Amino acid sequence: MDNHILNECPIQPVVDILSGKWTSYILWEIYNKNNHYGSIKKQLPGISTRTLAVRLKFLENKGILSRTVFNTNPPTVTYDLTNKGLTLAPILKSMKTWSELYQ
Amino acid sequence: MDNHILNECPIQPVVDILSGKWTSYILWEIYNKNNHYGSIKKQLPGISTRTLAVRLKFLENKGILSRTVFNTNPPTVTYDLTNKGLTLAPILKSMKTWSELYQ
DNA sequence: CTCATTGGTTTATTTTTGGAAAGTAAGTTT
DNA sequence: AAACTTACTTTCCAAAAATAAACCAATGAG
Repeated sequence: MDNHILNECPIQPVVDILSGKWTSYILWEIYNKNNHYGSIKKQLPGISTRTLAVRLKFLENKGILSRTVFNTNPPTVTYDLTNKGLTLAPILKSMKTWSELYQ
Repeated sequence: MDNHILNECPIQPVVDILSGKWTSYILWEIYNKNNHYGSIKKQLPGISTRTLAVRLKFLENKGILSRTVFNTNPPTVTYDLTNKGLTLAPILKSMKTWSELYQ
């Protein structure tokens, strides 16, 4: 997913993060406070458990998401935007605005 | 590239357009007035002729780019953002800003 | 001690996407 | 008429990404 040849391209870091069929959708859900593993999956019909888990871990490794386990019965997990992840908000907002106007 | 199940997701239209390994980079180049087929290819080392042609046609079909042939010697082709394509500017700009700050 | 529930992992397979290489086409220039 | 340049197209193949299905683990409830 990382294109080493394009390191000079000024949008490479964000393209790297947002690539992947489901990544933007996952971030959109979490940005909208839908942050439990199960409820994200429910809101994204068609995504497989594996893909969701892989993408969430990818975003966690990139410092975009934080993962919190709650000792409920059964234990639940939430994913939240980190401070770094929150800075993606303008991009997500502009994506929503565009989609509303030009779809 | 179109996910029919997610038609309700408010960012689906733009995710559809920007998906693909090279699409955002191509748009970035054209947004920055680098709009000849050959010069886009030069600025994106690693992209194949096939991929560039496929992506350009995709964006043309989506109404994002316009294609113009010039009767020079040899004939050259430019790609320009349409009015619709120009409205992607806020997204591209926010992507650049983020990348500069958080890479 | 079995069951239900959440949140995964693992393995194997398919789909999607991109790449390499060769060929095509149009319009000069020689 | 052959060569040169730009801008592709075509075919075939490889890699990457996603899917399906089965399984695993933690935690309590019954």
